[in-house]
Amino acid sequence: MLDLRFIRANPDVVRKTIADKGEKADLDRLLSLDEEHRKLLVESDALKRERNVESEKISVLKKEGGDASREIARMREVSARIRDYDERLGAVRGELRTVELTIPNVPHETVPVGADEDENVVLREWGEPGSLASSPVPHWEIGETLGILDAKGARRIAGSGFMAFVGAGARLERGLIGFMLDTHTREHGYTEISPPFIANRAAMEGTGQLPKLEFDMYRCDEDDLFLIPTGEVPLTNVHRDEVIPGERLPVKYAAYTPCFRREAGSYGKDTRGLLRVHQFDKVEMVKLVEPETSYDELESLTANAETVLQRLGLPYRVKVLCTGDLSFSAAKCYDIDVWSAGVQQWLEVSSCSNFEDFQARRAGLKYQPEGGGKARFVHTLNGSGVAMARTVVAILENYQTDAGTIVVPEALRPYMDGLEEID
RNA sequence: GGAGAGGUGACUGAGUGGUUUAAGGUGCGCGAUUGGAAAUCGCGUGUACGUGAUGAGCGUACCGAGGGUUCGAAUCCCUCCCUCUCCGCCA
Repeated sequence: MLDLRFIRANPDVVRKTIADKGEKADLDRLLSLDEEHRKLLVESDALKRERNVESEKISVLKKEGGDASREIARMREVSARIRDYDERLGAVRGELRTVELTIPNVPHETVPVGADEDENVVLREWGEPGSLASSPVPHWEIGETLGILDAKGARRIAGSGFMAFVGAGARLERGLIGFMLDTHTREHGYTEISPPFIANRAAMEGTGQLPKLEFDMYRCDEDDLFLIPTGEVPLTNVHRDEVIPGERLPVKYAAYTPCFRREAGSYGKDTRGLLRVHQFDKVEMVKLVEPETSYDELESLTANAETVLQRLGLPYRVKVLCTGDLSFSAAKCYDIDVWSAGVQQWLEVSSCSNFEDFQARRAGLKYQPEGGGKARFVHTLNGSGVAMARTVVAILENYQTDAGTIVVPEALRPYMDGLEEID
């Protein structure tokens, strides 16, 4: 959510933002609602003031044993008008808020303007795309052959779009989680959290999943709770509606969580095997930082995710998203794609974003500056470090051998009892 | 699932219809005192919105959320949410 005063003072910036991001938001409607709201507010405040002043007079009159019936009759009328104003104010405020929630965050000045993902800019590449096998087969084939992926079993349990890992496959998944968490907590200074995997409506609104994505999430209607689509939700909401002492910043959390996504309407494209599933594991990083440092923190956050891929020896590239591909809430975002030799595709395994104070304003995330002064909104950042399913895809395809086995990346072996090869 | 208690400012804690413009305390800030500190004393210290010049000031709202009664609600009534305690069930 943007500051309404900012929008009022910079309508041109906001108009350009809406266009650049390809959002449909009616700025003119917002501005006129805002004006109407303020006009009503001034008038109703004046009436309320009158009521307060007169009420005190009535109080004094009564105490002195006087007759206040004339004043009371007059105030009855004033109160009726106030009620009328409050009703109109409520309606205008409701609509104002609805429109306000459709105004996207302003991109950082370094974000390239572009229409869609084709205009994202690749900043750097690491590693050599390739495989140990001369002609690697897709992961779903070798996974089934080796008996480490069981799509059929998962379908029996939950339906299509789910995956079960078996034996060394399950061990690989668990090893990756441990490896990533250890890297971020021991070397990158993050505090590990094991949060709830279910979140309430307020939390979902705090990070911006609601109202937009209500039907992309799995819901528990009975309790109005949602299965989290990303660890960002619990991690960012730990301190919701709280003022954090300045000396505790930066707050850096890392967590393993499963992620649940309905992916409604996405059938048919890139959905084979593990490419797009309704449930996948992820290690997520979240930072709450002072505004002045947030862009430096974005760079280090991205570097933290890259470290994981480098240690695993997986070739990747880092892109900066153009305005048209940038999400609603983000001011700047780097995507990290890993190369997978079997499906011959770049697969997104991490998205590292700076939301500036856009999320913080919604979620009520403030900090008390150390030197004193008013509490300020923190800047929030998050990034995957990294998503498991597609990382597994890349390992199964890039580390595949002509003998039909999978070599375990060295960094992972300590997490798999020293296992060197899956066969 | 059953029974009970409770939600007040950064924290604690009064307050059951009209000087509460939320007492008192703690914490915090400034000042006095001191060689310096502790203690003590004085003053100040919430958020949001509006108005105003992004200043001072002024105004309105906010005592879990929403609604109602009333000239007037933290205070009375209704609905909902949350927290805690005990019991039951349970990994």
